[in-house]
Amino acid sequence: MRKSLTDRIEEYIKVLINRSDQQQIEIQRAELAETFSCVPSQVTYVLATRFTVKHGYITESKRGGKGFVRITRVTPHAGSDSRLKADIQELVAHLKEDRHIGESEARLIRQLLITLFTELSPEQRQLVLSRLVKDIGLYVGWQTD
Amino acid sequence: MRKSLTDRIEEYIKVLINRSDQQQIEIQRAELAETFSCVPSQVTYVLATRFTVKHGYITESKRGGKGFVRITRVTPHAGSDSRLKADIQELVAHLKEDRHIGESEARLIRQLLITLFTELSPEQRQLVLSRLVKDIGLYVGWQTD
DNA sequence: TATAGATAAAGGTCAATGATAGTCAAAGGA
DNA sequence: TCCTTTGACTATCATTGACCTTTATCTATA
Repeated sequence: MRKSLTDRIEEYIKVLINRSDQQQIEIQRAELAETFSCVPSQVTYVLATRFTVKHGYITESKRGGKGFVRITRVTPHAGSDSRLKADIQELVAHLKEDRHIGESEARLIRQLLITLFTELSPEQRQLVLSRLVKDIGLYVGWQTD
Repeated sequence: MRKSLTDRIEEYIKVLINRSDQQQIEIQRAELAETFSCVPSQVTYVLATRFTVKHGYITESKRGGKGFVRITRVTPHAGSDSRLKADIQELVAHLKEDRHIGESEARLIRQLLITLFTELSPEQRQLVLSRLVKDIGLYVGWQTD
């Protein structure tokens, strides 16, 4: 996919948040716009379309001297983990039935999926997924680059 | 039979998908139309008549600047597999909601899980799983021997 | 010294424009 | 008749810039 300016700014912000501890960064709107050689309102647009609560982010700001834009990634709320775990239980149960997978492999799969999706950070997860692409690709002939 | 424009565009798209690594391509509607010297809506027509879910394809698109049309071939599978796929769809949908995973990562995860559980042989699957144990173990400190 | 008003330094809003893709109905052709 | 082809019109997403609002700081004056 050809990346738009909006896409690139979005990525950039996410990298900054990933690097931060506290899942939070503060930027100067004008400065970020300068970095990407665009108008400041472009940044506002990116925030409005890619960093909403629905996307899992909260943005706050202050105008005037010493102003800033603060972007915080909110961690998924507690109850959600149990739903994912239930999904995984279900998936593995069906795997056992349909694909004749034994209990020990089933246990392993359960553990792997739970760890992958509920314990790893987004960055770690992406690293693991990209290696998984390579590994699986070996068998199904995907071209990885 | 004399090939219609629609036939030729269909063929062309299928060649592109065959060459692609992940059974998926992204095109610019206008550009493809240009290639075949026809109106853009002709491309829409081809997609609507030859690349439906029934034919084994999923199409997605985005309008506006840097827009695209994405065409994915989904491999058809026997009865019980559809239950696993439904499980995977559900799991990924919940992941998107709860863990704020974007569409592109979601697609990757779906593809990986489907391949891992419905396309690989038991032996291949076990090899991949053992690699996965190692990879994830790196991050969570599992002792692998 | 206290403070009101001026000025500077942020960020916000919104409408216009550009860049894509989608819809639909009419016309064409085998 | 049924499928294909075309094009005018529509919908959506991205980008820009003029104008607005808020906050901090400076300055003149009682």
